[in-house]
Amino acid sequence: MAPAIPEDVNDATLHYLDVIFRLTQRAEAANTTEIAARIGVTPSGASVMLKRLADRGLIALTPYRGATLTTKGRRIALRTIRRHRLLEAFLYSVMGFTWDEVDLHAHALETAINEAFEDRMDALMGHPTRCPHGHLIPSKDGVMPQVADVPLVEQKAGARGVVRLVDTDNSDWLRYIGELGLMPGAQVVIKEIAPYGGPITLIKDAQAISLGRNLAELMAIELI
Amino acid sequence: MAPAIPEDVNDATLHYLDVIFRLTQRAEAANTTEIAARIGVTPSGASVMLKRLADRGLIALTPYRGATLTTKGRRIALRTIRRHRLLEAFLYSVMGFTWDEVDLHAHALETAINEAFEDRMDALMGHPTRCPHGHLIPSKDGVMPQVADVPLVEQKAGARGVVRLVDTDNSDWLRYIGELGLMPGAQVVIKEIAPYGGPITLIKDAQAISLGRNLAELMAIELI
DNA sequence: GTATAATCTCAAGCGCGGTCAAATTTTGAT
DNA sequence: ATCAAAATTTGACCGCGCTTGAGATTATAC
Repeated sequence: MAPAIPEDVNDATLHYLDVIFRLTQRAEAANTTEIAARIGVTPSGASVMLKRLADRGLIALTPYRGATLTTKGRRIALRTIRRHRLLEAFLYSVMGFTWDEVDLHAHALETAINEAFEDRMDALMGHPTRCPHGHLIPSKDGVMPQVADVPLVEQKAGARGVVRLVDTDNSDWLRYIGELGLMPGAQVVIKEIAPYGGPITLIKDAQAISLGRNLAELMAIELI
Repeated sequence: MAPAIPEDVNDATLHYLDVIFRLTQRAEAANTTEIAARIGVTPSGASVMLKRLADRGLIALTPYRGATLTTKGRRIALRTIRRHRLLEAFLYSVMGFTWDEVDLHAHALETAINEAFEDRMDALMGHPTRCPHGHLIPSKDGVMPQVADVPLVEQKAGARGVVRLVDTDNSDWLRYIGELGLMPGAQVVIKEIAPYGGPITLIKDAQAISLGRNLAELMAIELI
């Protein structure tokens, strides 16, 4: 069984680890200014906090270079992410919130719930593997499910697939994408991908949908 | 519409106001030591905090005499109590927790949810007026529903009624009372009330149930 | 009415997570 | 290679909610 999050890990720590996890998904290391911006504090404040996290062995910190999660920190971050995404799924499917609302509520709740609550949500929903946006929900022992998602913008015209992921928490974008009917589960065919950062045209239910590059880059599909 | 809880009221403040509200339900004023015990801090710490609450106009504080809620403090306390009890009802009826578990979870969540979450729970359950233990849920503008509950131990043998309230958060007691089938909604007839603090004997489903005075004193019924 | 016990407040200090301003290191343009 | 700009860290400080220990106040016993 997965070790529980130690009780002595407080809200702020979880928040920092969560942000660092997300930032290190694409980049090498998470830089101080970016972390500070996401948390909503000054870079100086973040710098001090990062040092504390490093002292506690939760992150590896190279001064002036950025931070990476240690195994310990990663385990805790994954648990927080699991809770966040389970909460999003719960808020959406059980409580009826819309997919552009769930991130905010989940963020407020993720440090307030305990393991029993987490397990109860998980069981109530039949152990879901994705949140409403399509993000993967790690298992209790920190393993991500295997999937066949591919970035929408890297496909070729004529490709056919199912929307699986819309990788943003921006409410406005989510609402717009929802209005277009491009939520996870939607079947689409790629009609055209304009060059030089141009829009992507999709066919859904015999309707053509034109999507700007910035939004299209958020999406991943599963080819069929 | 009821004014929302000002955002600048933090967790600790809500906790103190909640405790003071409960303590002033039966007694005149809430004394420092009792408050400190319920919060889980030293009396000195509570004393300092009470002074701060008084400075903020949330409680009326007479040194060495105790604290009472002001109108402002009462409004905030009632909102917290509403959230706590709505959460208990939600955790019980929607999430399937047992009635001895809900208090703990509700306490952890009550300062994490916002008004939208509160409203959503309320709507999902069809605007309940009681938590699983039978405590009344105040309306958004701080009004308690009117009910006809009477204390069980003040009735006479032969009285017939429905259990409406079990006034405790003690898990062990709640589990025991649940095993006896005396949860709110149970129909009972009072067979005998032994004098001098003796047990109360109830008839439920043609079965006699003997209940110690201390537990019986927690219960209220509605006569039929 | 006074001694003593119980209760409460005050003063000093602490850990946490912040702020701002100044010093330092890294980066990138020329 | 130099130098200005950007990023980062450091140092001094703050507010909050707590602790401990001491002193002040109130209640109780006799």
